Amino acid sequence: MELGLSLGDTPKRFSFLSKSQKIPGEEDLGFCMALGMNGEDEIRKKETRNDGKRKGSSSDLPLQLDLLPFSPVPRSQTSSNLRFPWLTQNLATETGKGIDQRTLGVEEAEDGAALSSPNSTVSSFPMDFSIYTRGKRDANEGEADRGGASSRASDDEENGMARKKLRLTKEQSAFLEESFKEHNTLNPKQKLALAKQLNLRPRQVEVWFQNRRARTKLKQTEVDCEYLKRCCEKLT
DNA sequence: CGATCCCAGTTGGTTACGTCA
DNA sequence: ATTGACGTAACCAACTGGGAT
Repeated sequence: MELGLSLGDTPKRFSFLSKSQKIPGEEDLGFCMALGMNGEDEIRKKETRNDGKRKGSSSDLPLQLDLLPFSPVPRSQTSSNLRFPWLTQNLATETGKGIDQRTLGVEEAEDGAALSSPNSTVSSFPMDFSIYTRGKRDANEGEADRGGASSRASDDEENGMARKKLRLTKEQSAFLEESFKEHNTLNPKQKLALAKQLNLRPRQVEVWFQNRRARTKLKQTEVDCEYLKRCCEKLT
């Protein structure tokens, strides 16, 4: 079914929308439509995934984005226990083993032992993330805390190195996620504080928030699309 | 008018999984 | 039945370009 929605020109555009982030109990039809792909293909892929070792992995947990059909809701109302629901979840998934390490979003926050209490805030987070700094690239970034858009230029290019792929740790991702739920944009001060606390460059924090907002928006689009689809089905 | 921020779109590295010899 | 190479899909950090402030 065609809805005539302009949701993207290429499948690549939606390539980072995780099927594992689907709404529980919902089908992926909206996603398939958005991709302009054969629904059967997507379902087959999903079944393949579910049959594999990834089954039961943290990546299969639903991403909680507080999405509602057609109504972007301001995140102003945040009580401590509503803000960090995943922190109180007692997820039995074993860290690392059998888990697709690629997915490091909110759903990876099951390693609750590494997190402070649900009431924890940015300023009170006790972890020392310096131990998580990885890679040759990071080793060269003692001056990493230069802030603002001046850090936009590739550090690697400045160092004459090829771009090195880094992956944030579960703890870093969970902490960023926690911060995102409080405020999905950052002022320079918050950015610097977060970067310092997580032992990341401000640019990394900035990029993470940008990508996270993009994922949220895409997820909302998916929900909207599904809602439209159901409306069309009712009309027909 | 330059600096900064954000967004949309893209790139490239990494990982899990299926297939096949 | 097992194993290792290979291809593919998914994920995501990081980048680019452009518009807005």
